[in-house]
Formats: sequence, C-alpha cells, structure tokens
Amino acid sequence: MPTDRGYPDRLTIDQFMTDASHCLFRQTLHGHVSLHWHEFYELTFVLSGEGVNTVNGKDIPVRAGTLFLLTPADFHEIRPLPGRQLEIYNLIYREECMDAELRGLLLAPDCPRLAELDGTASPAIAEAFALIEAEARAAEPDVGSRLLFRGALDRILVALYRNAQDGGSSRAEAGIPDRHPVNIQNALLYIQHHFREPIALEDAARQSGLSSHYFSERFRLTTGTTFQQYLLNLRLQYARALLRASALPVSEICFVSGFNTLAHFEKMFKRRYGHPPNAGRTGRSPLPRG
DNA sequence: TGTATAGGTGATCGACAGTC
DNA sequence: GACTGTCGATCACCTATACA
Repeated sequence: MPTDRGYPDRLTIDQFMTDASHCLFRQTLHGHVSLHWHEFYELTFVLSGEGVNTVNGKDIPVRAGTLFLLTPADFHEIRPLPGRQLEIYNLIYREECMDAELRGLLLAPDCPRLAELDGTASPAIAEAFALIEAEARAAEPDVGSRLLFRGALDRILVALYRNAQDGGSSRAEAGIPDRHPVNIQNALLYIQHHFREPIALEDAARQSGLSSHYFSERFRLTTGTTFQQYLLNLRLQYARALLRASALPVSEICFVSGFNTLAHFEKMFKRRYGHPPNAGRTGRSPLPRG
C-alpha cells in the first residue's frame, strides 16, 4: 500500500498480479491512502461511508453507491471524512480483461468514469463484486471462473457507463472535437492511456491501421494539431497536475509524465506556461490527514 | 541534489508526386 | 478519393555543462 511521504507511489503489476489477470480486495479505510498511481486498472465501489477521492488533483466526494474507474494514466489519493470510514470493494485488473467495446466507451477522453448508483442499481453491483470475491476464494480456478469474472466485470462496467456523470471534463476541454473517424479515435485512445510511456508516431499509426505518413496527415486534419504537439500537451497537463497535487521533485515528475530528460521537460514547460515547473507550485505538502 | 541553458542530432512534419 | 513513398525543413530530444 502507498506510503505517506508526499511522493506518489507507483504500484506495479508485478507487485499485485504476477500471474493473475485481476485481484479483488474488500477493505475498510480508516485513514488517508496517499497519492499513488498504478500500471493496472482500478475499479472501486463504495459500500458504506463517506470520503473524498482526489483524482489528478481534483477532489471528488464519494459515498455509498459511488463507483469509479481509474486508468494507468490517473494518479489519486482517497480519504474518509473526519471521524468516518470507507468500506470499499477494490478490483484491480489488466487492460486485456476489458471487453473491446466497453474499453472504447469507457476510456474515451470525455467519459467521466464515475457513477453514483441508486438504491436499485447498487445492490446488483455489490452482488457482482461479491461473485468475483467468491470465485477468487475458489481452491481451483478453472475456465468457468474466468468466464464468470469477465461476465461480472462487464456487468459492473456497463453500469458505470450507463450511470456515468460528467465530472467537469469534456471533449472541448480536452481539445477534442465531437466525432473522429474510428481509426483516429483508436489512436487517440491509445495515446491517452500510454502517453507516459515512450510513444512514436508509428505506434499510434499502428493503432489506426494507417501508414505513419498518412496517419500523421489524417491526425493533423482531424484533431487540428500534430501528433507530437498532442502528445506533448498531454504530458505537460499531467505534469502540471502532479506538480500541484504532490511534493514529488520536478525531476521525478518529469520522468513519470513521459519526458526522458529534465532539460527538455523544463524547456517545454516554460514555453507553455511561461514559468519553470517549480515556480508554479503551491508548495503543497502531503495532504492533511482525514 | 535540483534546476537551468546551449548546441548538436535524429525523428517527425508536411508538401508533393505517384499508385490503385 | 484513399492511400503510400520521397525528401527537405523543422523541432523534439539528448548530452554536456554550469550554477545555487
């Protein structure tokens, strides 16, 4: 579990799912879970209690019935309200566990990936989590276990998509028009969720099934920006949010945001925001205990 | 140790021509 | 019209270095 030293922890697949495709925890949070991010997807359902989930520097209240999905591109921390506790289901899984269609819907840039389930939908989702929990306890997992997990996961994700609320983000905010050709959307999706890794134009082009030359042209015409510029924007936005939300050194933020050298990160940051990375900091120390 | 700057190199962009 | 390949120009990125 994340330590509380003001530096975000990176939770790796090797730490939690060496051989498995997923892992489920039912836990009660009595205090603050410090800033962290993961290499896997995290689906959380609040069974009881009230608290605050801070995702990419933005506070989001959570309570019984709240369901949210975090991707490897998100960093977050969660804490119960003072004097309260949070009882949650926490399901972590690999990207390939998601149905392709659901992945396309839920990982779209404008999808809030947060839902408040009412008294009707909530028990059904708790039941789906309980099913995954029961299967995880089975002594000998078999093909049936895998299929039941996929079925339960699909059910939860569909509920999330149907009940998703706009947390304030929008395509316009993200600089993305309403409609893109499917091949460009695939590439955008790929970029959105892999921008912290080294991505070449060719990688994104492969996602769209186009040659790199033609993809470059279509991408620019469709999004109004070049591939490089789009990638740079994502990395800078992520770095700025992390600068505001954590006490992580600039050099660390540079690397986790997808930049390979500090020199380049600082140059690009200064060009975009008009000041060096440290100058815009609020001096935020680790979050107050909840 | 963390941050900032300068200069060189290679990857990418974008215009254009050509093919199917 | 959709797509690919070529090639010169541009810019992102890296290395080296300096400073607080």
